[in-house]
Amino acid sequence: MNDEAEAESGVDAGDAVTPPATAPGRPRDEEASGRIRAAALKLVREEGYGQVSISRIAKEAGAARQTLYNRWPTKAELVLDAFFAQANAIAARPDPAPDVPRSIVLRDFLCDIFAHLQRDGAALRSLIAAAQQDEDFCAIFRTRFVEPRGHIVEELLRDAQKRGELGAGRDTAMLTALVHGAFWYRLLNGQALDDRLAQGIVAEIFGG
Amino acid sequence: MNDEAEAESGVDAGDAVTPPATAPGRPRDEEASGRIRAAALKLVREEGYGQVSISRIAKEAGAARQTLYNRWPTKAELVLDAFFAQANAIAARPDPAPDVPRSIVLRDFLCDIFAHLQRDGAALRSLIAAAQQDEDFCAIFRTRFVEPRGHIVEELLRDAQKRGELGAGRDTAMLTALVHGAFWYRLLNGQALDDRLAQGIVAEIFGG
Amino acid sequence: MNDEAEAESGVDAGDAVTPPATAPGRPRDEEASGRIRAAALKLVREEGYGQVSISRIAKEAGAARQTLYNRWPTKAELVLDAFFAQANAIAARPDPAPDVPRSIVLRDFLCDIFAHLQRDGAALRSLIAAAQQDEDFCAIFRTRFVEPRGHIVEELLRDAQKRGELGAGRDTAMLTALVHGAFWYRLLNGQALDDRLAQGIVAEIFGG
Amino acid sequence: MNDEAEAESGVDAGDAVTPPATAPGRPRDEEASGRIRAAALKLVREEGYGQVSISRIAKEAGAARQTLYNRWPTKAELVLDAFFAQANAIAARPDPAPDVPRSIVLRDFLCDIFAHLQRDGAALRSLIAAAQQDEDFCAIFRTRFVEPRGHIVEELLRDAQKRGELGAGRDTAMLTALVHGAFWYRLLNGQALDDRLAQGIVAEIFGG
DNA sequence: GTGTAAGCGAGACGGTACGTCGTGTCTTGGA
DNA sequence: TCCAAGACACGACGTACCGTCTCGCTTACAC
Repeated sequence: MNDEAEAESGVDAGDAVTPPATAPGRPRDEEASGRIRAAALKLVREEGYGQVSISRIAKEAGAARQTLYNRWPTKAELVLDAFFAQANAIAARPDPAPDVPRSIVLRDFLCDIFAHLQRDGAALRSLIAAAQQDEDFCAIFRTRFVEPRGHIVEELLRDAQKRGELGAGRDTAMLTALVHGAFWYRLLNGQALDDRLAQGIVAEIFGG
Repeated sequence: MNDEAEAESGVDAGDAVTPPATAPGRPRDEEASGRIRAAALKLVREEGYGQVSISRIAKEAGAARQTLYNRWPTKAELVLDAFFAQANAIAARPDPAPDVPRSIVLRDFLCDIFAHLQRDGAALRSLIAAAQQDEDFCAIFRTRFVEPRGHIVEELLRDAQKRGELGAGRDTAMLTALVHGAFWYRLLNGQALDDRLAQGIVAEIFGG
Repeated sequence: MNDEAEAESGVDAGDAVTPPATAPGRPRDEEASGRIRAAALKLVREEGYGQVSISRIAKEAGAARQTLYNRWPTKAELVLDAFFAQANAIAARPDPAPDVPRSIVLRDFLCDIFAHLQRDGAALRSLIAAAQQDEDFCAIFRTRFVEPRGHIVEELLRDAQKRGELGAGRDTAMLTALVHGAFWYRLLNGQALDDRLAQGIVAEIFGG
Repeated sequence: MNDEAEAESGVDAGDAVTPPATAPGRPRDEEASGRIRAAALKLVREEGYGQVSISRIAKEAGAARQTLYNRWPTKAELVLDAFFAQANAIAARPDPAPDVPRSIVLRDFLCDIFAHLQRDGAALRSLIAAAQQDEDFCAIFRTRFVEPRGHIVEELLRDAQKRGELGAGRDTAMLTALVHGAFWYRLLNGQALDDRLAQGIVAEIFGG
């Protein structure tokens, strides 16, 4: 998606034996990437995706406009990257304790997400929007955001089925769409994402 | 939302005594409004909201750019107006036969929407996207599209509760979010909207 | 130049015997012409020709824009007409007393013009400008304004030659251009038109 | 008057110690400035100031519209700049030979101007017209065109006085207005500007 | 050291769209 | 037939972004 990200995920990462294959020329100022991401996130949070231009992000970050273009092909990808850089912590959750009912685990998962979205709801909305307008972006967004989160929920529901907490006949893919759908629907329509909602969704899914 | 619409609804609204209050000056060319709406719809369908400019709509409709500004304050309002002028037919559904289970009515409602979205799915996606990037657009979109459809489903679910087809304890607002959410989630993620999905949603809601 | 003006100069004017050949339909509101002329003059005086639009004159006069177009083909012609309607008094001067030196007559003539231009300088400037941009307007302006005033001065200078107050060899046409030229030059460059200037011009012409 | 001109003159001005202070960022394409000026000049000559729009100049020059706005704040400034860039050659005349009577020098100066106006008379007319309709334009026009030429003539007349070729009591400022006035008056009234006129003006001023 | 190669800040460039304004023409209802 | 009102087609205006480019300067490694 962006050069830097590719480099990070590249084979060289972490392998101290292979020489870093240092590129010639002046290396990138990685600090600048951070400043830019932070600026992007800040402006999107404060004013919304549509009100923010690349120029303004560059100015806010004290970077040249071209620097942004060098690193991210699109405002959308920049914001996406900025968003993930601090949001990925959510996905990396520890395995739940075995004695906790899966409904509670799901509820906590949703509460956690909703708590983060108090702050980053606007950014996520803008990312969903951007995904509708660019095929490539959509693919990345789905791969890196939608599907991982979908899998977490679906896995959780399957686990619940195994444990007998959820009827075996239930279509977990469908349930996943219902869970995430309810959350997206309310997010995209500017409605509150609170613990009551999390509780309600879980109740509908599990309570039946 | 636009002057013309208000005028129209103003004349018809209740008070038959008030004379038609024909505005002074040359009347608007209503045919042009139709042409403009059609052009807007066509272009949004073909290329998406973001790719369409007011100039292009005007040119496509054979009207002056200013004429569009005279009638709609924003591209957003124009496109939504155009979109709803032909989409509201869906909402205006006859009351269902009393002997049909509400689950079937809901299923048919969803199937109907899905069928329409075979054609307008891309346009709706771009509208939802636009709503995330523009506060005003979002408000209009919600008032004229999201909420009416939400009310239809919620009413239907309440009706089902009255008829005993749905547990009285269920939170109809929550269920509405689940129903529409699942549909939005799949639409926005490029997944199929077919009768099987409609059936599945209904089964989860009603069947448990 | 304008319909009304043509009508005025037509054969019927003043001839009470010929029936007025009343046109069918509603007669023109001649009062409106006055209001419009006054509004045009007022706005041009206050804000300058360029800052005034036809719409504003119409609004100021409480008339419809079309009414202005009906009567004058151009903003320039309207202002020209408004200007002449109150400026032609200058040209209609009594024959000077025979015992007054022609240099004094010329000086008084210039002082008189300059005095009027304290108020209408801006309008005249705009008329001269308009004449540069429209061939037809230029012709009218020359016929109705430039040449009459030129003839007055030239006649005056010839008279002075006859009376021996001015050398017989002097080129009166050239002198006329010098006199009016000096005055135009200062007007068009925003310099003062005062009695000192009038005195100076006369001194140069007559004093040698 | 325009940024570029100021920068140019700034560098050369006196202080050779100051480094050239190369501006950061991509330098302006000076060739483009030339193309734009040439296009402006061409269009104004062919169609007059009022008929030319910034868009057309940009298109004719093969430049973006914004580029013009970047360099000149106004169509007026652009056109005047273009006009003067080639007209100032006239003003930059060598000092006349000491043995030539100043009347001859003035005559030649006028003949020279008149010769140039064979080509640019229409353009100058439209510029004078524009100056009457726009305060700012007028100021620039006066500073960069009217006054320099006025000074040339006035200096010449003062010189003539020193040399005893012109009466010491004559008001040179007034004479300057007469000279230029006659020339403007005939230009603006579509009359010929030929050598005979130049001769006549000089004769009136000097010959008396 | 001294190339050489790239990143960086700055900002100009060709474009495109925006929303506003003015023009001259037209089309209503009412006088 | 005119008038007041205002819609209409047209086109210029000045602004804002976009994505690309071109400067001079600054870093690094490699010779």
